[in-house]
Parts: sequence; C-alpha cells; structure tokens
Amino acid sequence: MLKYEESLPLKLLKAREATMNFFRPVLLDISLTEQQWRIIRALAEHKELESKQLADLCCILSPSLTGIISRLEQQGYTQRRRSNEDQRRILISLTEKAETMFKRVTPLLEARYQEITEQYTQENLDLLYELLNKLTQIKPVSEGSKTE
Amino acid sequence: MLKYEESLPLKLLKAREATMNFFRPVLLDISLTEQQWRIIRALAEHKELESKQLADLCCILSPSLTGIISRLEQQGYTQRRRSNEDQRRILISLTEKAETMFKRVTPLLEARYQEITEQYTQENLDLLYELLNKLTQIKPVSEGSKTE
DNA sequence: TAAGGATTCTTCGTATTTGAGCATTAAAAT
DNA sequence: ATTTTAATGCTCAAATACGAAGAATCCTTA
Repeated sequence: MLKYEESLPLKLLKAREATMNFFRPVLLDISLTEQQWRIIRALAEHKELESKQLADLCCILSPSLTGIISRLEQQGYTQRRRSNEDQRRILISLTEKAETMFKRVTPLLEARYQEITEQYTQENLDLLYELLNKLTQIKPVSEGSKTE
Repeated sequence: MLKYEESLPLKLLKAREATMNFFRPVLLDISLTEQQWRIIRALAEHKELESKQLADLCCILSPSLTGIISRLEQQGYTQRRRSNEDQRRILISLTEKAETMFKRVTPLLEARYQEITEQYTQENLDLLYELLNKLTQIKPVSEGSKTE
C-alpha cells in the first residue's frame, strides 16, 4: 500500500506550491490572482482567443472563466466580441492597458524564474519538463466506475 | 522570453490534472471531493493529527480546513477533541464509518494508480518522484518585492 | 425546412482557495 | 504575577473550482 506522502497528485501539488512561492509576491503586488495572470499571459502571446481555447490553455473550467473574464473586463484589462462566422463564440483579447502592464511585470517574474533555475539547475529543469510532458499525455482507458 | 506553455507552474498543474483524471470518477462515485479524500487518507495513516499538521500534510490552508473538517464531521467521517496538554490544539481522527469506507475504496484507487504506472512506466515514475522531491525543497531567498 | 443533435457560453449551487484579521491559549520576558 | 510575544484555530470576504443544467447558435438528416 502506497504511503500518503507518495501520492503523485499530492507531490505535483506540493511541487507547484514550491514554485508559486517565488511568483506569488509579485502577483500580490500588482493585485492579480494566479488565474487572472494565466489568462493575461496566454492572451499576450496569442493575441485573440475564444473562451474555450482560453479555458483549455489555462486549465480553467468554463464556468470559472466566465467570472474571471468579466472581472478582468471591469478592470479594463480585456475586451470581448462575438465571432462573425459563429455567433456562439466569444473572442477575447487584451487592451492597451493590459499590454503595457504585461511588459512592465514580465521582467520581475522572469527574474524569479531565473532564481528557480539557479537553485534547481538547468539540467534538472530540462529533465523535469520532459517527464511532465509525457505524464500530461496519459489518459484513463476504462471510463467505467459509473454505477448506473 | 519563455513561451506560455513552458511555464513551470502551469506544466505542473496540467500534469496533476492528467493524473487526477484517473481518480476523479472514483471520488465522484463516493461523493467525496479531492480535499476531503486527502484528509481522510492522511488520517487513515496517521490515526490522529492536529489541525495544523493536517493542513501541512494535505497542502490545505487553515481557513479551508475548518470548513472541510466540519463538513466531514457532519457526514460522520471524522471526530475531534481538544488536546489535554495544550488547549489550543484540536486533534482530529477518523470514525469507524470512515475506516470502513476507506478500506472499501482504496483498492479502486490503487487500480487506477496501477493503470498510470503501466502507461507511464515505473522508471519514469521513479525519476519523476526524485525530481519533484528536489523541486519541493527550493525556497525563494529575496523576500522582497514589498513596496513598504 | 423542421426536428434532432451537437457545440459554446452562461447560470446556479456547493465546496474550496487565499489573504487578512481576530480570539484563545502558551510560553517567554519583565 | 503581569506584560509581551508567539502559536493555534477560527471568521470573513472575495475569487475560483466543479458538476449539473439552461439558453443560444450551428449542424445534420429526414
């Protein structure tokens, strides 16, 4: 029987916590939550995305996304419009204000990232990325355990 | 500049999601949330724990723990008592009902774990554990970024 | 072209996260 | 024996997680 501390999801959670300890202070300073920053970061790179793509990229469920986006919009960081081809789709993008803020904050976060690399070494990071990529691809086969 | 998809915290999050996809259906069947199960699992192994220890072990903040424990208590899964030596401490433990349920559910989850191992291979798993353990130990040095 | 099915986004209810602050109890300093 | 300081657990508020269900739109097939 596997020990509690050996649980893989828990280990991943704790590892993530360890890394977030580097970034959290920065986000706290600019009054953005983790999820809000994930959205902004994804939009900064992809320019315009529909709601579902954003949800997949950022690992945020649709119901959560709705609220997050509307709050970001209230703060003047994002804007949205309906797609012309498909009226169901909502296209989301950053405002000028958000772009400016993004450029200002990025170096701070990259410095923290640098700090992680120094402590953990680049070799370990490379290896870890490879293993995580593989892990992310696994999928359960037996959809079962449904008692219907 | 690092690409969005390369973010370490995000990668850890996605990897965790991938593994949780194996376990989630089981937890859904028994109507327990991830966090509730983490608590039960930790208590099953450590018998009796105080609130803070439980929070650290399960990676759950104290404010969250309060609610989770009281809901578990309502469902008859946990019980608590004050420590005799230190009246500040609350000691939490599982009920008979929880122990029974735990023994019944554990094999189901272990089967899923087995499935993960088969897809990912034991070698990768071992290596990943090692890297995650190292990563969990890193700590930010510059407490800074406080604008006071 | 109307009915059925699928996709996208939203609303809803409950559970949890996260930072901040408060009350109680212990231990250390005066 | 007080006062200070620290530790533990809790409350509060705003934001998010997550499963279920609803509304709008698009697609397919009869």
